[in-house]
Amino acid sequence: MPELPEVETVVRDLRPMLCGQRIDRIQTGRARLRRPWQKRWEKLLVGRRFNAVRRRGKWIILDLDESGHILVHLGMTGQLTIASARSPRLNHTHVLMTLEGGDAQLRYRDVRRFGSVEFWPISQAIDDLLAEKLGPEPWELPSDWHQAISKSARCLKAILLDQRVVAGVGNIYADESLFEAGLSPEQLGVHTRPADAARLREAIICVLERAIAARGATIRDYVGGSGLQGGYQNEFQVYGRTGQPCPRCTRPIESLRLAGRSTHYCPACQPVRVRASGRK
DNA sequence: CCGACGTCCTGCTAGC
DNA sequence: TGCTAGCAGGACGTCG
Repeated sequence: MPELPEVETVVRDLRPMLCGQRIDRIQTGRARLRRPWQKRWEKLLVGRRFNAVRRRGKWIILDLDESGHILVHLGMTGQLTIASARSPRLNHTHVLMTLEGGDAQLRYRDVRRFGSVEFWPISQAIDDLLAEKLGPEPWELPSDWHQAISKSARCLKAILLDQRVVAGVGNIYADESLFEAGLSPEQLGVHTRPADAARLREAIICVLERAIAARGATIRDYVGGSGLQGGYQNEFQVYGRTGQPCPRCTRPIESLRLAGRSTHYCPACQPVRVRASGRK
């Protein structure tokens, strides 16, 4: 559920609170995260300082002084927050790092445990690792982005969910972007016209920027780095609006299952458009 | 090589 | 009113 706008909000919230801070103590729960926390990491991390907080796709990178990083993925229900050490520890809190002075803690909470917190000791390697599994950020999509789409036999919905094609888009923003572009989620990549691909690229950027401005969307669990909920769920055009009127044409929003995910769209505003050279 | 699909996990809710 | 089946989905492994 946390996608690029939510992760970006967490990063922006944490950056001023975390940079320069030292890790004084680490406590962990027993529950196993997607990538299990290693006990031996703790003595390597205590005493280190945070140098920078950044994002790549849906991944949060906490750069440490000297070398190494803490890599965080929020999965579906992950929360990475700075909280007072005196505030109650909520259930499903798996990692707590007490910061210099003992007043504040960096906390990782994750009900469904689809996410992870891991230590990556070698500098630089983290960027190579992420470059291996992630495509460009939406703003860096290449001018030949139509090439990437048109060589795929998959539908646009599945293509947008593929992190190697574009990093950071998930189920919500895939649906919202396709609506913004007026393209059917069922449209096959191979049939997509260059002009439609270009419009989709603009739509993704536009939707993500609006969502970041609203501090992301809170469906259930998502909160920013200071514990605040997002506001973009109030601006959804199609996601989760099955049966409700399309904001553009008032016809009911429909839903179906694509690429194993619930997909929301307006059949009238998002027709399948086929390239002139080939018939449906 | 590519794409489809199953798996992990818990909490909420629709339906009986 | 109480129970349970089904659903939510990001990343990754497996299979055809």
